[in-house]
Amino acid sequence: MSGSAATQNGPTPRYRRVKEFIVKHIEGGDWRAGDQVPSESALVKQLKVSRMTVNRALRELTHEGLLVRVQGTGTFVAEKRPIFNLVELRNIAEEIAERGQRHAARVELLNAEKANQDIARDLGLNANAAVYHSVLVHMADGIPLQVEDRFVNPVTAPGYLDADFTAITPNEFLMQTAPATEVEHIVEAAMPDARIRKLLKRNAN
Amino acid sequence: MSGSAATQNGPTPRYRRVKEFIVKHIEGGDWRAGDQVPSESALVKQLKVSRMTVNRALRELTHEGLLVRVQGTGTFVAEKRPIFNLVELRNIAEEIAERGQRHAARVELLNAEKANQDIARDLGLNANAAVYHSVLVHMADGIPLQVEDRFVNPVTAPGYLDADFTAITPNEFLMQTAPATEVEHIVEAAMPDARIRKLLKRNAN
DNA sequence: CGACTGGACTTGTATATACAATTGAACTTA
DNA sequence: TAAGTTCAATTGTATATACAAGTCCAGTCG
Repeated sequence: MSGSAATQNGPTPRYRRVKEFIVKHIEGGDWRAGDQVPSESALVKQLKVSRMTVNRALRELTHEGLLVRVQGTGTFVAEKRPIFNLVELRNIAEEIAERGQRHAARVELLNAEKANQDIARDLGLNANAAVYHSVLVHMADGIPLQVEDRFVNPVTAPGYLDADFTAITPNEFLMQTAPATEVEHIVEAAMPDARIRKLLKRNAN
Repeated sequence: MSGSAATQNGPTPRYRRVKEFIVKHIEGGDWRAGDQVPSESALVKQLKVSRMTVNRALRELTHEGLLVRVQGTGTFVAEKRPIFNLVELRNIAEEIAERGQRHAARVELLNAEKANQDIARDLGLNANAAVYHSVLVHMADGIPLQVEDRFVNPVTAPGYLDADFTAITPNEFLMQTAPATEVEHIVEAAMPDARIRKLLKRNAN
């Protein structure tokens, strides 16, 4: 994504040049992992292109795992190092299927956030690094059973936010996406928390 | 990418609903591999969204490997089946490095095309299926050595057109991208062809 | 002091519009 | 017939504009 034109013809499209501009600054060490990169409007002024063009460039780089974006906050350079920390946990869908019940999941939350200190430490990231956060409610025959609160290192699973967790569990998704390198995460299967009780109740209708 | 909303909040974005619309028709069997899907303008009329929204949906689905687009012609459902046909071929970059020379490559062509009958047969695709086509000139210490003319099955390497083949050889790229399933291709290392002579000469300055 | 409230800034989505580039078919012409 | 030309259809890119949604901070008010 850095070198010369990709299609031999005319000039490189502007959104590609924006991408190359970003990549160059990252690979050159100007912008390091966790750093905030210039906002869309700043890049518009600097590179003299429209915001939509900048937006496309940043969106694609995010999809490719080089950047992480948080709405309302900014765009950040993703943490680079691959992580090899495998935490095995039981597959809730499988467990429910074994009991002869029908498994379903409801996505309560799925977005990018800034990690708090604990999460960042657990994932081996810088403080304030952006992470993907999902909250699912797993159900057996329509009865809410378990809340899964999960934080994922964006680098190892760029497509996480686009996944359809009603059709595939995060576990399966991560296994498919990052077969070799694995991702750390945190799961609460708890009960007492008021917030969790509310989530479970919301599905009991 | 099919089911309910991905981010728990508001209504699903329109470009996502367009994607779901397409995916549903493909998975439902209405549109089969190789079929042409409705044009952007047709989808605009049918789904009552702007062309830019349709364009984004189709572009993303193409990047995900479900569709293949050819400018001036149309959008087609990608061939689904994974192919397990491994053709081992020597790594030109490695070979040059072994001789103590510096390897470089020049991208002469990199785009999507309709396969002719021979290519389609070799790749196990329907006639007129879209394929990715690249032409590289490999050089040792600046001296053009070999022309590599390669056709790749788009399904197994969705990101092929975005790759930077000045930095990584197609071989390495395909090994990284499709580690298990492998892709067939065709390589000419020939000489006599007038077109190839021209390519080699162009780099001799 | 604590809580709330605006407002500025940022990203996310959507539209209308425009032009470029490519393809393929129909047509024309030598 | 064969070659060249025109033309419509399609995708590719780019812009200006607008509003929604989320975050953060400073200021205000109780």
